[in-house]
Parts: sequence; structure tokens; C-alpha cells
Amino acid sequence: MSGQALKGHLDLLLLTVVSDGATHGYAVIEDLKERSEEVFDLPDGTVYPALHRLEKAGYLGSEWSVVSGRRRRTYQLTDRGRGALDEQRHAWSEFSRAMSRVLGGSPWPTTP
Amino acid sequence: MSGQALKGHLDLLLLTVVSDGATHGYAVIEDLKERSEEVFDLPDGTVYPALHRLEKAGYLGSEWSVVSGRRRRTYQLTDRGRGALDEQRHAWSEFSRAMSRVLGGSPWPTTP
DNA sequence: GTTGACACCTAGTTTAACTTGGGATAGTGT
DNA sequence: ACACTATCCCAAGTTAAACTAGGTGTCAAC
Repeated sequence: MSGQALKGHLDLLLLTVVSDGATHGYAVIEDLKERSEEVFDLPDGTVYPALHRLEKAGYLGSEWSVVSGRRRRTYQLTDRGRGALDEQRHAWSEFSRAMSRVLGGSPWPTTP
Repeated sequence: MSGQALKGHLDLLLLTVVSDGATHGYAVIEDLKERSEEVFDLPDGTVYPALHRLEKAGYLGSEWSVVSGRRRRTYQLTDRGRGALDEQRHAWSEFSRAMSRVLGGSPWPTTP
């Protein structure tokens, strides 16, 4: 239960979902909700601006299409986006490992 | 390498470090740096205001003391702070598990 | 004909973290 | 005596990400 604090990790989530098949904003929101088991239930007012930001940054490309009378903007990862995704995945793993070191647990077996 | 994006998780880090022994701001910074293996190298301009915020929220109490001529403000966790720490630890584990579900890995064995 | 799921958008607010700049003391080196 | 570094604290202002709150329109079902 939540819907408020992914501060700084949204881009990684969006790039990840889009990289798993070109999708449109609404589908991105649904995917995120399903794959996170309801933890990430983001308001569209959060997702759409973020997608625009990512497109402006050159990480995503988009095309308009119409499916059964409804227009949708479908996104796909660019090469730069692929690079950014790799970087952010790495940054995340470093970040979360640092977190668990501070928190004292050892959720990752250190390659036994 | 970093020093910029823990957005939203700083409180958890600070409460954790303070709960492991009443410390002062400067020591908190050093602890965080050491325990995270240099990943969290926070500017004091980030940490001090955050400690003040946590104290104002009732999660920390503080006392002035003088150690070898230097005044320091030492912090300790309040009961409310203990509660907040538990909540935030839980929130973090839920958050990071949701992250890895979306990212596709399975770093946590689901209790086989 | 209105409700609800689908699908998109922008303007404005909030606030955490950061930048920048300040102050002071202790110890070490020259 | 002077400089320098490490220790220790603080506040004002900036930035940018995420949120709130509003808006548009299509289609299917009731």
C-alpha cells in the first residue's frame, strides 16, 4: 500500500516497463501496478509528465496510433534509452546494496 | 561514487544510524559513509536540516554536550522515533521487493 | 443517458535534497 | 606566530521530482 515515494527511481521503472515491449502510458501504469503487486499504483499525473521528460531527454521515442477509436501514444526505447536503463539498473543495485549494508541485513548472499 | 539521490530514504538511514547509539550530526555523516562503503557521502547541509526535521517531528531528542572543548548536539531516538523506524524499515523492504519484481530479478528467495 | 473503463494532457503546489555561505574550536605542522 | 586541516554546527535560497487537481474525449454497458 502506497503511491507516493519512489523519488528518483521512477525513470528506472518506466524505462524497464517500456523496454519490455513498446507500450502506451496507460498500459505502463497498469503494468507497473500488476508487476509490483499493487505497490506502485501511480497517478497518471505522475506518469505522463515523466514519459514526456524521458522522451525529451532522448531516452524514449513515441508514435501516435489509434486502437478501436481511441488514440494512444506508444513509446519505445531509443539507443540512448537503453544506455540509460543499464546505468540506472546499476545505480539501483549499488544504492540498494548500500542501503542494506547500513540497515544491517544481508539480503544478498555474497556469491557463496 | 555519488552523493545525490536517496530521495525519501534519508530519514530511514538517519534513524537507523542514530538508533545504533546516540550520536551527533558529524558522526552520523561519518557512520553513513563508512557503513555504506562510501556510497552515502552526504553533505552536512543535507544532514543537519534533516536531523532538525526529525527532531521537530518528535522522532529524535537532542542534548547539547561539550566534548574536549567542542560543543556537539547528541541525538537519541524517541519512542515515536522507534515506531517510525520500524515502519520505515518495513516500507523500505516492501519498496525494494516491489522494485526487484518490476526489474525482473529475484534477489529474495521467497522462503522456499 | 449516465456510469465506468480507457486514454491523454497541463498548471500549479509541495517538499526533500542540494548548494552555498557562514561561524567556531582543536590540534598539527612550519 | 601563522596556516592549515579536521571537527562541529547552522540557515537561506535553489532545484526538480512527484503529487494534486483539474481538464478533454472515446467506447461499452446498464
